[in-house]
Parts: sequence; structure tokens; C-alpha cells
Amino acid sequence: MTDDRPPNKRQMQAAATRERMLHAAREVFEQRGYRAATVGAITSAADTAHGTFYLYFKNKDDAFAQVMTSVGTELRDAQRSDPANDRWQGIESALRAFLDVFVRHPGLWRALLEGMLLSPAIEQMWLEIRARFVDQLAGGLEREQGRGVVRALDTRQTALAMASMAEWYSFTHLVLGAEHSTDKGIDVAVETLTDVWYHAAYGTTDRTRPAASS
Amino acid sequence: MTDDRPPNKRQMQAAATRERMLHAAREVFEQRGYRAATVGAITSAADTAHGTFYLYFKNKDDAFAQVMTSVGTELRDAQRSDPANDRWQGIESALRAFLDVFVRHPGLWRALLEGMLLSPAIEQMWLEIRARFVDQLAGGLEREQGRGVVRALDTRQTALAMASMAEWYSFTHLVLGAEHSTDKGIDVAVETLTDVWYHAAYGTTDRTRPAASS
Amino acid sequence: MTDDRPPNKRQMQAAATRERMLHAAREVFEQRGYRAATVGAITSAADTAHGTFYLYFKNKDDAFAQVMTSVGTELRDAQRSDPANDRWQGIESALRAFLDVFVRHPGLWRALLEGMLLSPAIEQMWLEIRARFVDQLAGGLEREQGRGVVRALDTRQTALAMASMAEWYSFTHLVLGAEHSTDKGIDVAVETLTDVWYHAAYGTTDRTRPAASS
Amino acid sequence: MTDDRPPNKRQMQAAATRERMLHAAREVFEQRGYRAATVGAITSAADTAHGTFYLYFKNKDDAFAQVMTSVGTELRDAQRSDPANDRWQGIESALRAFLDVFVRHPGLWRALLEGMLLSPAIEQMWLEIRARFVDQLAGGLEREQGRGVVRALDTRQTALAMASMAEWYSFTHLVLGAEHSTDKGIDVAVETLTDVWYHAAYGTTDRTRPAASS
DNA sequence: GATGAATGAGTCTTCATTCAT
DNA sequence: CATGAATGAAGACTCATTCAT
Repeated sequence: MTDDRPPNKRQMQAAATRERMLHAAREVFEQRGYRAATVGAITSAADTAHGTFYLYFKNKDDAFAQVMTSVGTELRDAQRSDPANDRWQGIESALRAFLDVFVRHPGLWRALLEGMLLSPAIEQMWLEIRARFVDQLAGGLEREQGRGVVRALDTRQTALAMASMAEWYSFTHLVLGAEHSTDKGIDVAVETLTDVWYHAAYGTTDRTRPAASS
Repeated sequence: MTDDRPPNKRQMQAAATRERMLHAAREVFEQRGYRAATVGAITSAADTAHGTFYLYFKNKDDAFAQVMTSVGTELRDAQRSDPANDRWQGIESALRAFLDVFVRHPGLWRALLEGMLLSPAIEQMWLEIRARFVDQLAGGLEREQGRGVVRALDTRQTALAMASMAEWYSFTHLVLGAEHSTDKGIDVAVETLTDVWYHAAYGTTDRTRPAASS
Repeated sequence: MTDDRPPNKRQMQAAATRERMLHAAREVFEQRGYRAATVGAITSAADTAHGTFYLYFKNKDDAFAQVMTSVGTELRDAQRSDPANDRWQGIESALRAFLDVFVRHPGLWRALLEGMLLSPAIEQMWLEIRARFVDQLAGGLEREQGRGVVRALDTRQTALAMASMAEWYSFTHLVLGAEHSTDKGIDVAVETLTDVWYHAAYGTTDRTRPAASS
Repeated sequence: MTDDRPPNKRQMQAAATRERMLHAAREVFEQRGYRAATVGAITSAADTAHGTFYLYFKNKDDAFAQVMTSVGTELRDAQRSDPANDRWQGIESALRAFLDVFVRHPGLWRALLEGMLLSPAIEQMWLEIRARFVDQLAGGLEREQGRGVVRALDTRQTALAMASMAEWYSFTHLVLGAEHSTDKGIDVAVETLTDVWYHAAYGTTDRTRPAASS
């Protein structure tokens, strides 16, 4: 009968602190990247004592992981794109959703790339985020293959290639080349990627590839 | 007085030292990556005093740039691939040459990625190496377009997309995923990339993309 | 109003908490030593909140002191050894009782040594424990001297020397050198110490020490 | 012919710095103990930059080890005491030499004890210093046993017991109890320890210890 | 040309203790 | 009585770069 849930004042304060800290961490990683982000900068931004950081994060890696979790969630949600009737539009909307997530957090993606090279734990995190993306892509190709509209290609490898293209093209354009993060830049990116994906998957030529074993 | 004779003894020694130092730097960057490579490790490997490093390099960035120059040259040379009569084989041999360079120096590519994210100077360097690659690709597409065998696509953007694919697929497979650096792994990579490139460029479908300005 | 009844419920709970806390502190000091024992570890083990620690202990030193009190009591009790008729057996049983206390809590003795060096309060505590031991020893020597069976030696200093021997030999063997905490190890220790004590106290030689003031 | 040894100016400066650093380390360990000695305090005392510390020591443990090396040498030298004709004087002079080393560096012995409990490397160091002492003692007993002037006792264990007594009595008196570090205090200590050692080794009683396997 | 000693800024992490609830 | 969030001081170690020799 005694309800345990009505949040204490203390619990609410703690939640607020956690919120502030997580937000601060996000900002700092976003602006400085993985390496240059310091615990001190985060606690300063969160307006807490230095030690408070370790009340909410096990260490810097953990903080980054927690920050990236929300981004990872965004990416997963983006992948649940509406199944368009039209192939072209299906690809296009999927890619646009993907690019949108990139555009929203350019600094974080950059930090992820950086962290991936410096910390095995973060590399693992990245591999997991990526695997989901590739799996979905490969699954789509396989289905289309089953329906006979996609030629006999190695679905897994092709999915990897396509995912690589989307990732790195997005990264170089939207993250590194800040000048492209305009609406127009995104439109061009979506169009280009869609065009390549579309033809790579559904395109036919008079000349198929030579006998399998080169 | 007789100070102009070409093979000055001192100069020769200096050249030898430079050679040793550059070689050592390459080894160290290759093995440890950008960040973890220390000046001390390089001078140890070169068997010189710590300070000598700064006689030949302005700083760590400069040393890395000098090391990468030779790799950049390899990459450029690789792009001068023989113009095959067959389209498929043309793409295939170009990609194989490209991947070979990756496979030869996985550590250095990883270091380049790392350095790119940490040092603007290195980012610049990378952008230049890449620009050459993309230009050549775009040029090829344009020529084929002129000959009417490639549909109306944005050659520059498509080249960027294709280059991104090749780069990142290679990187994730041959550099990060060390287990794929086998001969077989390379063959699969070449085949997959060629297939996608080929169809993306020459593929036709019953349905071309919708009205240009979506 | 009815607030004086002896077994106040709140008081009983408090007593239980104190009990748990003290037990937990003992475990933690025993296992980790003085320095590495943290308040957090103790409260975790006691299953209480962090702050509760300070309800029962003034600080870490105080907690350790309370823990050691019980051990000190054991030691005192051990000294009330039965007065054997036989000298040798008297010494032997006294030493065995002493060593037994050591063996029972090797971790705590180690922690005591550690704490003694880090905290004046603990050093003081140790000095008191030791004084009791030395006093008893000195008293025994004096009695024997009165009975004429022990030669003219400085009872206080000799007691100190003998106590030092027992302490440090026990410590190095039974606490630091864990491999000696076997039954056999204890037997050897008791025998050796008894032998030295016995001869040091009752031994006579043809040549007594030279004229008192060297 | 070209002599390499005439010390450069640089080499001399470096030697001076090393000297200063080592001296500073000694002072700081002596005054603050092991734990409380900080690298910062040492470099301050040596009047060098913080980083310079790591030019001469691998880490704090190494610094302590280097400091203790000289003390260990003193102790070893002290053990090469002149072989007195008289047994009593032999023991006495050996003990006096031993105690002198203690008295000269009370803080360092305290630090050694402290470090021993905190760092396995230092524990090792202490074990080695001690082993030498015990070995010598055991050897002496054995020789005397061979000459028939010492009864049948376990030389190794007895040596350990005697060494323990000397160590701990010295420690408690000369290191912990600062008030005893007077000349008079040392005399009393030497006399007491000599007396116990002497009788423990050479003393005879009408009653030897009971049947071996008690 | 070569040396190598010296610099000193930069960062994460732990933990005893307090105090508002 | 009990809680547990918050504090903040303290400390070891690395390494790119300089400069007197």
C-alpha cells in the first residue's frame, strides 16, 4: 500500500544532475571530439564538482558510450523507415533518414570515429551500430533477390559496400566538409547515393560479369 | 675552401641520417598509429639523439606528412592503370591496384585516419590525396558519358560516392578487420566493388530516376 | 510518552546496524588492509548507506580502533595463561597463546602495522596493546629474579627485547609469509621462540657480561 | 687515442642533477615516509621540473629503491664487523654497527616498512636486505655449533628469531620512539640485545628442552 | 650536423567526509 | 535513525619541444 514511487526531492535532484551531466558530456564530445574532451570540461559545463562525474559514469569511455546510446537509438529508429511502394523512393527515404541522423550530430560522429581508433570498447560499440545497419540492408537485398528483381550478387558483401558508401560519403561531406551540411547539400547527397544504390541493385547491363572465378 | 664539391662528406652523412629517420618514422607510425607514435620511439628506432628529430622534421605532423608522401605516390602510381579494352576489367584492375596499396600499409592508413581527426594539417593532406583519386574517377565517368555509354548522372558527386565506397569498404575490411587481409579477402573485395561500380555506372533500369528536381 | 522502556525498538535496530557495521569493517580491514579499506566497501558489506558509517564511527581511524579493540581483548585474554609448574611449558603455552591470536587474524595484524605507520592515533593504540604485553613479561622476569633463578638483567629492557622478538618473528612468519601459517609452521615458531626465551632468561654461561658500564 | 672520458660539461651537469634529485628524494622519503612522499615534493626539493624526475627514476618505487640501495650498502658494510676474539664483544660490536645504521636513517626505515606493505617490489627489496642479515647470523651460529660451544638448536630458525628481535626492538625504540635515539638509548639497546643474544646462544641450563616432538 | 638534458603543461581517477532530506 | 548525492583535494605519469653544448 505504501507507494514507493513518488520521487523524493533528492531523487529528483539527482535525476536533474544526471541530466545536466549527460547533456554536458554530449556537448563537450560534440564540440571537442573524443580525445580532447576532458572530464574537467564536462563537469564545468555541468556545473558540478569534478568527482561528481564518477557518480554517473564509470569513466570517460562509459560517458561516451552513454552519450552515443541515444544517437544509436536515433539511428535505429531512422531505419524503421516507411516501406514505400516505389523502389526509388524506398531507397531515398531510407537514405534521407540515415543522413539526417548524421547531420544532427556531426561532432559526435567524428568523435565516434576518433574514439573507435583509440578505445577497443568504442570500436566494439561502433561495430554493433554498423552491424545493424548492414544486416538490414542485406536482408532487403535478399528479399528483392527472392522476388527476382535483383541479380545474383553476394548480398552480404554488397550490403557492406553500400553501407560503406553511405557512411563514408556522409562522413566526408556532412561531418568533415562542414560547408556541405546545408539543406541543399543533403539533397544532393541523398540523390547521388540513391542513384548509385538504385542502379547498383536493380541495374542490368548487356554484359554481366565474367565467369565467376576470375 | 674546397667546399663546393658535390658529394660533401657531411652532406652524405646527413642524407644517411635523414634516410634512417624517415624509415624509422614510417615503421613506428605503421606499428603504433599516429597518436601512440612518440618522437622518442622514432629516434630510438633511428638510433639518433632525441633532438635530431627536429633537424629533419618540423614536428610530428611534418614527419607523418613526409612518411605519407611516399604512400601517396604509390597511390597515384596505382591509378595510372593500364586502360583495358574491357570495361569490367578496367574497373577491376583499377580497384585492385587501389586495394593493393591499402593492403601494403594497413597501419599507415589507420594512422592517417587517426591523424586526420587530430590534426588539421593531416586532414588537409588527406583531402588532397583523395581529391586526385576522385578527379580521375570523375574524369573517367565524364568521358564515358561523352561516348554515350553512361547515363546522365552528376559525374562529380557520383565519383565521390564511388570513391567513398572504395575507401571505406577497404578500410573497414583490410585495415580494421585484420582478418580480411588475406588474398581471398582481397579477391572478394575487388569483385564486390567492381560489381557495384560497374552496375552503378553502366546499369540501366526500366525506371530511371524521377524528374530531376524532386 | 512511554519512551523509557528498555528494549526500545529503534534502539534495537540501531544496535543491529552497529553490529553489522562493525562486522563488515572487520571483514574489510582483514581482507584489504588499512589503506585499501574504503568506507564504501564497508558500508556495502554492511548493506547500509554510505553516510551511516559516520553514525557509528567518528572516522576511518575510529572504525579501525573499534575493530582492533576486540582483537586486543583476545590478546589480553591469551596472556592470562595458566601458570604451569614447569618453566619451559609456561613459556611455551604463553607463546602459543600469543601466536594463536596472530594466526587467527593475519589480515588485521597486517592492517595494524599499516595503520600504525599512517595514523598517529593507531600508533598510539598499538603502543598500548604492546605495553600490556611487555608489562606482563617484565613482571614475570622480576618475580623470577626475586626467586633467584634469573640473573641480574634489566627486566624492562629484556622484556621489550623478548616481546619484540615474538612480535616480529610472528609477524614475518605468520602474517607476511603466508606459507608458514600452517600448523607445522606454528609449532616450529613456538619451539624456536620458547627455546630462545628460555635460554635468554635462565641460561647461564661461564662468562657473564663484562663490567656493567662498558 | 682520443680520450672519451673527460666528462663533458653536459655530463657533469647531468650528474649534478642526478645527485640533487637523489638527495632530494632521500630527504623527502626520510621526512614524509613512503606514501606521503610525492614526486612534486621531490622535484621541488631538487629544484627541477616535474618531468625531470622521470629522467632519473622509472617511477616512485624505483626512486625509493635507489635511495634504499645506499642504505642497504651501509648495512652490508656494517655486517663486515671485525672478528673480535671475545664472544661477547663480537656480538656487541655487530649489534652496535647494526643499530648505528638504524639510528642514522630512522625515517627511511620507517618508510621501508611502510612501502613494504604497499608495494610488492619494495617488499621484495626488504626481503633481500633481511635475507643477507639472517644468513650471516645463521652461518655464525653454525660455526659455533661446529666448535661445540653452541647447543643443538635450529640455526636457521634461531637466526630468524634473533634477527627479528634486533630489527623490531631497534625499530620500536629508535624509529618509533624518537626519545630513545640518544646515545644513552643506543647503549642500553646494544647492551640488552647483546645480553639476550649471548645467553640465548651460549647459555646452558640444567633443564634442556623436553623430548623433541612435543 | 648532432646531442640529450630539461621543461611543464595536461588528465584521469579515488575517496574520506559532509549535510540536506 | 538512516540516506546517498555531492564535494574537491590530491598525485603520478607522458611527451612534444627547446636549446645550450
